[in-house]
Amino acid sequence: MNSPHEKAMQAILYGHNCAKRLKQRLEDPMADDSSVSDYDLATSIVHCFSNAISILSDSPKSEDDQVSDLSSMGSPPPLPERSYSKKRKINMTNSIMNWRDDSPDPYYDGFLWRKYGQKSIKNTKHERSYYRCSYNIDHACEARKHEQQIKDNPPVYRTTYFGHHTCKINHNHDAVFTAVRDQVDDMGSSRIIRFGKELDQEKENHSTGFPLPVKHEEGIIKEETTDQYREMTGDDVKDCQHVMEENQSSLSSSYTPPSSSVSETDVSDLDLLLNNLDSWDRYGLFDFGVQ
DNA sequence: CTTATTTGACCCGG
DNA sequence: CCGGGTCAAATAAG
Repeated sequence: MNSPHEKAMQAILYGHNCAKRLKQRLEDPMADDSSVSDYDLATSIVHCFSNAISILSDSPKSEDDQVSDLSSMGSPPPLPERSYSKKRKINMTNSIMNWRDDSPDPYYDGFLWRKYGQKSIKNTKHERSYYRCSYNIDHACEARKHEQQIKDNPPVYRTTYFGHHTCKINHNHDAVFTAVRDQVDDMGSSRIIRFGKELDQEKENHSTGFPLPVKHEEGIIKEETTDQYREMTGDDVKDCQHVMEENQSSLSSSYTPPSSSVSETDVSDLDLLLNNLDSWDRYGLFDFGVQ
């Protein structure tokens, strides 16, 4: 069986492969004739990383300590009107913050979320939005996230994740993974993973029926600055490339990525990468608060 | 119609 | 009591 680290590594490798394949496709659309759409690939990338993050952030815990201790509450008081009894237990006290992400724009993380609240937070000018996994009911998935704009000259949105996904929304991801693995298994490796956001395509290729991102709106995106930001991203310009560096040294323990030699075939991407890293650094990105 | 979001009330820990 | 998180009725969207 696989250790959590191995699983996470696998997920990352898949994501890496997907990313490479997508990149290749963008460079040479003709080369790849598979039936997997760009959208599927992008979705898989995000999904892989989400899985990996989820696995890694949970693995330090000895067991799968879900927050569900609904049973431990003894006898619920008889409330005729509203029974608030149960869900209340599931909050910060029990659920750990898995990880946090600051990004210039709330992005599609591959999961389908349902908004259940919005609150203004003291000493902040923007409201915080509360989301839970849309499969909360179907699969008793208790993943939740909070999202809030924490800065707005360059808009920065902080998304904080709680719990982890127990739902199986893999749908056809498996198919995608397999296809990807078959094709990209031994491409030269690069350390740079780049993927854009706004993986829209709601209209065109929706072939596989992936869950679509929640529409957030009103609350947050109303800011003028944000608005114009949106405008820019409006059509084909896939703005805001989210860039991250696959940092091998950060994966602290025993395993090491197989390939350490890097093919820097994409110098053009490096420019972009450096630019973005610069600004992302300022935001203190990818602050994994795992402990 | 069904399903998702909005929004004020409510809960609860500090 | 306050602040943050959640519920659920009302509303909007599809």
